[in-house]
Amino acid sequence: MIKDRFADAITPAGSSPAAAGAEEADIGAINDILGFHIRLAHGACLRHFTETFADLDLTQKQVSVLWLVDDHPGIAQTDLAQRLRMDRATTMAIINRLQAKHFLRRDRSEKDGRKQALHLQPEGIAMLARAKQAIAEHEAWVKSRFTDKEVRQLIELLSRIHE
Amino acid sequence: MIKDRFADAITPAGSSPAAAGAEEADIGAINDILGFHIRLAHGACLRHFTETFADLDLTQKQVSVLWLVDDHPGIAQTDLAQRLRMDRATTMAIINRLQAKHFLRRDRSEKDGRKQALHLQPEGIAMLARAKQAIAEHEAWVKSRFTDKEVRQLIELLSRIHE
DNA sequence: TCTGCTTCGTAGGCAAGGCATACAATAGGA
DNA sequence: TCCTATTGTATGCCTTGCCTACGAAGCAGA
Repeated sequence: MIKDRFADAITPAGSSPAAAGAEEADIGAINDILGFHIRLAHGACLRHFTETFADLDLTQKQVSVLWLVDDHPGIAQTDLAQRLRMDRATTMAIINRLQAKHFLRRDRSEKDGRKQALHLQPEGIAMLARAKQAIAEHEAWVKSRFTDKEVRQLIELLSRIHE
Repeated sequence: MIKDRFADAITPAGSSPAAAGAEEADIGAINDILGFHIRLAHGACLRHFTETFADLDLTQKQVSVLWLVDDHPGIAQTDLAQRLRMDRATTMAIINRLQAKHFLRRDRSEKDGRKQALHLQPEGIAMLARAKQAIAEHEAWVKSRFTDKEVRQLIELLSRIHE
């Protein structure tokens, strides 16, 4: 399990045959860790997303929330949190920011006094429209390295993790 | 430890008009967004990782750094940052935390006075050994839903994104 | 009806990351 | 030697994630 600790940067650790001469991206056995690749891929996506949305000044989470509120007018914060796998407190913070920008509003639910019904404001609708264009651009960047079949495959595999 | 995030599997009726037909995981067209699935999968991994490493009090990044320093004794912070796709400043913060725990030390590089050569301390070596066991556990959890072939496939696909 | 439990939103706090800027020391090339 | 690039460092800001606690509202049973 524990590798030779005197190994140099060039050492092939026995995990990757290509590591012998290829010094550049040799990160050893960590390359076999699936979670590691998920993190790196996520990081790469996040960076590109942030760049793409720099003008709009929106984060991934914020866009996701706008999108879902648009898809489900009157949705409650708890429901939103469940769909996006977020904490209630975290959801609060995001909704607060979006509300501060007048992208959406909270209405007390008529059916359940505990809930807040969320609705997009005109400014939110306009922003979402712009955001969807940016998302298309971002998605094109991600998908450019895959065939359609591979995209479907990748989504299917990833779904098994988060479902 | 008890989390209320996934408390109920059944969506409360009447929460949204769209919830009527396609109940549970209906998040609309957002389901076709590859980036969305990457984020969710990453989030699920991160949560499980954090749980698994609660006893060790280590984060993903910290483990990655320990691992890489072990694989490449004397590595510089910049090199580390490049391999993990991190900012120099971010790397600093992580190294600082690991140094505060006496897991590693900074030595001025002999070849290049600007660089810091990083080496694990005995405590770091011991911790890494424990961490690798926890990682094996965590990886088993992630991989449990895939065949070996699918794992290789998934890693290959994800690699195209972050390379 | 009253009572106790649950759910939902809210508030405050804390840690970790990510990123930007600025600065000092060192290397290396012109 | 001088100029520039690299490296580490220090600061600060923002977002996310999670925890605890609390009040308001719904709900179910005594």
